[in-house]
Amino acid sequence: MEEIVELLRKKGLKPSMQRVQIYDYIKDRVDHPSVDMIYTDLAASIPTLSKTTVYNTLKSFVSVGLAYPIVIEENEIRFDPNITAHGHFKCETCGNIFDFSADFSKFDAPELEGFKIKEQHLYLKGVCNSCQ
Amino acid sequence: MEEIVELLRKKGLKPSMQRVQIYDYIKDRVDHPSVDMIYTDLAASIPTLSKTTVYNTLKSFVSVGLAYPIVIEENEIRFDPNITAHGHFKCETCGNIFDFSADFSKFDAPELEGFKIKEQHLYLKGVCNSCQ
DNA sequence: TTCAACTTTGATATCATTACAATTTACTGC
DNA sequence: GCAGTAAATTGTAATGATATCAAAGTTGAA
Repeated sequence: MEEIVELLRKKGLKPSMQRVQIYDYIKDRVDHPSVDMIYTDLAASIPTLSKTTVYNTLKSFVSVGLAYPIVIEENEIRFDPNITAHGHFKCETCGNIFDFSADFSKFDAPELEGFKIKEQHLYLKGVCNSCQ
Repeated sequence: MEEIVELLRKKGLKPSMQRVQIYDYIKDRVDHPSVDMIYTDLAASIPTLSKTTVYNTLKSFVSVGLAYPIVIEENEIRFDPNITAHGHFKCETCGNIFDFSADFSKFDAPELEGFKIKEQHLYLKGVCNSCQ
């Protein structure tokens, strides 16, 4: 817990109780939780928690590089504590989102000569191994 | 126009006036229009056009493979008449979406062994050439 | 011409996200 | 310790894209 406080401070974020709890919640998740999942799960231990706080907090995490927003389905943003470049696979059957390694350096498209790239997203959809 | 009627028929869609007009509108666009853009532009020539029709039509185009939905910003789906695999670059400054070629075969991640891949999406964000 | 199936329409509902103002919390210098 | 100030949290209400649904319109085959 103390580590998280330090990490937030280092990133320039005041380590409020809510922020520490939210980061602790997402940090070792591999299922890329949505705002709603985070809110619902944490509201049990933080009764006064507001959904707006979850939105604000995630937004600040993203802006300082503590989380990565991923948009796969049209109607929901999910968050990923893994900042390194990688791809996502969404299973249409079970709904789970899987990470996989991806080397983005292979995408030096000639059409993008001179473009400044800030974010790279790669995602696939289909059916996962155990759902077939 | 007659070609579009034939194309829709071949895909199993009844070639209604609205569908023909909407396909004609999107087919040589390179700016990946949203439902709202399509609706606004076509409402001038089809006064009775309903936004629901645009939604329905695009959905059926996607299901028969006449268009591809792309989700880059959280709050809007854009449509692409280009069905072949390629990547998208969204400029944060001017908002334009650029196509670029991409070879998805280079992404044989070992973590996805046995997964069935149906859709592949690659998108980048940043600043385009002319906005720097 | 008639009928059934399909399509279009528009009013309404839904749901994630944002805006905003009020309250609460936490750090600074005294 | 103790205000004072800036930042964070909260809840309610607004926004806006998309979905729902039933009624009205259209089409094509018998």
